[in-house]
Amino acid sequence: MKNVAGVKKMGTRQHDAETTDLTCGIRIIHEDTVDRVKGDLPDRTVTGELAAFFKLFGDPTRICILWALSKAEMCVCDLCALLGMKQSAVSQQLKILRQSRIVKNRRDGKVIYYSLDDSHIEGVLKLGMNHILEEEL
Amino acid sequence: MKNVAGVKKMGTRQHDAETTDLTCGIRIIHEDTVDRVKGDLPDRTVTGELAAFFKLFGDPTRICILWALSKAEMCVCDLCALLGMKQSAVSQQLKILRQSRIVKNRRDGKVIYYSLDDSHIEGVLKLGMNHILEEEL
DNA sequence: TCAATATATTATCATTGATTAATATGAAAA
DNA sequence: TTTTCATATTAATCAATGATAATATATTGA
Repeated sequence: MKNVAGVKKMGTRQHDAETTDLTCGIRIIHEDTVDRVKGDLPDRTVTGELAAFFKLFGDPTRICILWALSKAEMCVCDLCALLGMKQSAVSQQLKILRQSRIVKNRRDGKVIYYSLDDSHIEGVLKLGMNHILEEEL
Repeated sequence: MKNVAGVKKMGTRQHDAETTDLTCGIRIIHEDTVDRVKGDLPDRTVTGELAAFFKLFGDPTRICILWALSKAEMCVCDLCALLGMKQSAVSQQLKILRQSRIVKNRRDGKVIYYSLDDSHIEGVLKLGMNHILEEEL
């Protein structure tokens, strides 16, 4: 005998609110908590954008690029030299960062200089660094 | 005629320091800048850990989980209901977060409750959210 | 105009990552 | 002790990602 949607179980159970969610077919133990948190949870679009934003920092190469640009404006080939990577690889990552509007560039003749284009980037890097350093303890 | 390593080009060029890096075989235009920034750049290990840390935030499901846990301690099936996802999917992500020590859990009978295990997590989420919101303008 | 050079782009390949279904574990209730 | 239930784990699948090589674009100088 299954406990179908909407049917509450009787008994000495300490958790009162208990239902089955049709979405994922699983028992909800704390319906009140779920409802409350669901109200606080940002829109799907927003959480997606948040994830996309952090994904930018989720690659060692991009971390190095962003860190470097937080220290100085640099051109592509200098970044290649700094990172010891192929030019196309660096350009790829710069493209991603550019499209996400967290770096910008300017042209001076043949050379294209990159720099940070967002005030939050350094803060994010530093916050992450704090985490890493405290983790070492 | 190629400009081999160590041979500097003469002329009216405004950039003085110019060499070729053996690592990636590319011309370095601003050697001084590269050297200076290289000194500031964290260790490979650290940048890798930083990227790994941010990668945790680089998935919408994990963002939602972390956001939810910043609002309340929750059990797995409640998270499933909240996110409308399969239990194994949620457990998978919880495992990742657990192994990275940014969430912790406690057992109460059959139910396992999860909560944040790092003081920085909320700060990171909020910083990211600020970025998203300002971007909307 | 032609050659050199800095950067961008494209196609490809190997790797990683997220979700699902199926199964296992472990605790409590019957 | 047997069943139920919450969660964990495993394996399979499919999509996304990052590096490379090759090629294209664009700017400068001869």
